[in-house]
Amino acid sequence: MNILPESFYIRKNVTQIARQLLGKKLVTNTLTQRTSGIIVETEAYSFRERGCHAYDNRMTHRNKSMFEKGGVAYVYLCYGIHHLFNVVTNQPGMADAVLIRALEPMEGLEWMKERTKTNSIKRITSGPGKLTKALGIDRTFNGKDLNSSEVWIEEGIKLLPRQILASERIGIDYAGEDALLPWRFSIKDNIWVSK
DNA sequence: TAGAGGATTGAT
DNA sequence: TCAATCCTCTAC
Repeated sequence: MNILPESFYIRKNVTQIARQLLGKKLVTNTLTQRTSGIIVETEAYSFRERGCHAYDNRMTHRNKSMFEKGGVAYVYLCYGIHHLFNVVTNQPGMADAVLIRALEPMEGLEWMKERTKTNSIKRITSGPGKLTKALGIDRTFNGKDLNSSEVWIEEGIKLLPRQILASERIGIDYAGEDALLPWRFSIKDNIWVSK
């Protein structure tokens, strides 16, 4: 086990961090049960662009953990149904974050099935709202340090640059031309990437 | 304090 | 294509 240090998160280039998170392993450890998966899809968000909740340094009750130091979680409820998990990056006051959009399941498959009430692991973590449910992530994780006993990210698999795909982010039409930024990153040909 | 809408998902 | 579902944010 090799947990990513705080210095990995406290950097300015959020798209570089989003790329480098591909292949890393996200782990949750709740109720003494461990579940984990390899990150296969991410999206970068920055206070400098319109797709971000913290655009133009707008701080609200919901997004204030984005303004904390890199290396904590930003979790919020989307559409009243799904929890979305982000990794906060950059220095305090610089509200950047990386949304984790899909995982390839590794440990705790039985627990994932129980949490999501399904019998098949097919596509069980291939979407931002689904992976949080499978890993037991909810808003109590908001603001948590990514080096706590309940959630962390560790080294996973090595990737070659040509295995990484960049494309437009999903579901942010309201962001105008910022919606066209190629800030979504995924592992090429990985079946766990969201549809 | 009311009203609109969302970084999604799964069923039709 | 559409509903589920509820919290957040904005405007009044």
